[in-house]
Amino acid sequence: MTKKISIKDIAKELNISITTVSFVINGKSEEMGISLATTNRVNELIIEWGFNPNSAARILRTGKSKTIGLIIEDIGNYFFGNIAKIIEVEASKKGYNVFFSSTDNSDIRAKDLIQKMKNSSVDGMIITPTKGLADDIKLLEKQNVPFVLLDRLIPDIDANHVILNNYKGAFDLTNHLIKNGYQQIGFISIFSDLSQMDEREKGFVDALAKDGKTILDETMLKVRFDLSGKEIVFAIEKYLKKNPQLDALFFATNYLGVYGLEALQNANKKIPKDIAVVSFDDNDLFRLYTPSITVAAQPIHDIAVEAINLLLNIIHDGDKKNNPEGIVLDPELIERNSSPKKKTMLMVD
Amino acid sequence: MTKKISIKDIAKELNISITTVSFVINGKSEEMGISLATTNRVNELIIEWGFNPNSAARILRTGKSKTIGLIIEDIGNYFFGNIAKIIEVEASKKGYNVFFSSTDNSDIRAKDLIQKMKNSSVDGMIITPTKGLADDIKLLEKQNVPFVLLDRLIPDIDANHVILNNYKGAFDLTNHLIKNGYQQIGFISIFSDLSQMDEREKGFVDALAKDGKTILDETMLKVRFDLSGKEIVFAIEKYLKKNPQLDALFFATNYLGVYGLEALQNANKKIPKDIAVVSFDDNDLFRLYTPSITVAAQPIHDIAVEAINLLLNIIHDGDKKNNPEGIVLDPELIERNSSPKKKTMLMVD
DNA sequence: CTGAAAGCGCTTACAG
DNA sequence: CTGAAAGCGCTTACAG
Repeated sequence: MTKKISIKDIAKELNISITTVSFVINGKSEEMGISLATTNRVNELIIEWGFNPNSAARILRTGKSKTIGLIIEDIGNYFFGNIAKIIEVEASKKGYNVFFSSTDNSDIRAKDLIQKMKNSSVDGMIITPTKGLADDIKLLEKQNVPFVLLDRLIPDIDANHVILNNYKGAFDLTNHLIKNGYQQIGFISIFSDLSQMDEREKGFVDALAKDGKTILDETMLKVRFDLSGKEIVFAIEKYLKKNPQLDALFFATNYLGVYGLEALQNANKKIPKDIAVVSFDDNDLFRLYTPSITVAAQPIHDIAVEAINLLLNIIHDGDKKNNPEGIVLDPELIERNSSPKKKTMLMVD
Repeated sequence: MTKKISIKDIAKELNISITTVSFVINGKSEEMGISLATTNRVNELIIEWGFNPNSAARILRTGKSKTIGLIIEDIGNYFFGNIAKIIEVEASKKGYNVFFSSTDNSDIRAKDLIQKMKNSSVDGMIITPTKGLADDIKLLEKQNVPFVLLDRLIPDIDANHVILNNYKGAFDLTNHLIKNGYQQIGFISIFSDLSQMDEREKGFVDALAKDGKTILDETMLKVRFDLSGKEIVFAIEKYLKKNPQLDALFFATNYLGVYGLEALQNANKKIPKDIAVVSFDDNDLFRLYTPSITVAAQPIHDIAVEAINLLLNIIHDGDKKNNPEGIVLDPELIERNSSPKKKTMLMVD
């Protein structure tokens, strides 16, 4: 990069002090009583020279970067990609930049990213925490760094957060299946200690319990998080073979649902004739698949907007930090063709 | 944020100079002949205190940020989300952070982002240019800012770039349809001056021409970029009604294909019985749809890796800037069930 | 109405 | 083997 222009150059050219230039740049001319003539001359030269203040210097001096850090699980994933997008748009409306990074659910990467964000003097962070992040989150609180937890919680830590009512989503989805006459519902989830997966399982179990049903261990499949797509498909196929009695399937996440459809195709099971299907999270595939898939859709837009607004509030109002606020949003049950009222049996409605 | 630790604090605590501390931090102890004893004492205290150098100060001093800027069209989109993800991973392997931002194909936003990135002292940028970005790109060249253009070119500008061979992708896809006996192929694209859309159209037209075919204006649908999903679906439905003679459809982008499937469902056209379908870009829906959709898939991983490696080369080797390199990657034709050999007519193969 | 100067936290010649 | 000091480009009390 060729020699950059600094406010010193502007000041010299115009024969004024850098103080004056700085005031004009920061829109404080009036407040500081800089003459209109001077203000205009400075502004004109800035445009002519294409000057832009060096942000490293600004950050070093003020400690504020007008940047927020967004630490999510995976920027390549539909849910998080859209969250990131909306947060970016909302933040930029308020004059903030966003610094993204993906953890891939690795504690090490998450810790590293939090550290990097702190060093980069972000004004605050939105974080989807990984499991072992409790200490780092506590440190953030101790250090008075504004932050909000997104999508999931850390057990025993009371922090600002925006999450989905995962319990309700799973409960509603399960209840919908029961009401439509399904009796043998398989639950397919990932092996994880993430709070939201627990909640989904609880919602599922409670909805069954409400009708005096319990789930058998065999009909509960949990796949390891780190399996490849092919391995997941294979695991589900095996599970289907072992449980021919199932008349409905509950997929606890978006991508499990996608792999599940592949497994069902391979197993030559027709939806909903042979087996009904519901899934957490919506996507294009579920909407356009034949048959379309019943889902509990996350209000992505609201989640993102609530998170960025909450963070900005915390940044601007120090008090908020001491009095954490939890925002819990309800998913939307979208009934589609993969789980119609069961016709093959008598029903008491 | 409570008072931060600086190298001054470390130096004071250990009764040494900040120079020494700085050398240790930057791994120059040996080179600078700092005693092992001192080095160890510094390193221990750094860990004990959890010290991390302030990056704003570092950037201000060195002009290097170890950060690269990634300016893409839309982080929420499948293609770009995955590109971003891979670039992030590759960059972090080399010790670089990535600063993302989406342009939404707006010139104004793109210009603004380039400016912001420059102010943030990124060491280089990867950019998917919008249409009116020629001047800004030229300025980047003049200012010696390392950058590479991704996914599309700017007419008349010779710059480092990594793009897809859009021509070949469209040609192959069209040729595949012709070889399988389709005669009346509709082309559905967006109204755009983006170079890659031109290339796709050329590939399509040339593949037809090779067989002495030409495309009629009526069978070429271009939708406006800023239409909503519903409007696009509606436009395609109208087009289908107006062109009942079509026996195949070529969708020039991923999302047009997705909306196209919705339109075909609404129009009650069965694939491939009533009409065959091929699309540019792959995704989950195309892979799992019934029938699965034939596509020209972009080698997302390779595109991302080539782009970041090229940029890093340019950053480390100033010469590269003066001798722009263009990397053109071939898409992969994935033949699936939406475009089988046409059975209803005699064919000379 | 405007300016001189300190200082944010680093890195790096220069000196010994 | 180590230190004192300049300087990166800003912002902001302080002074007039």
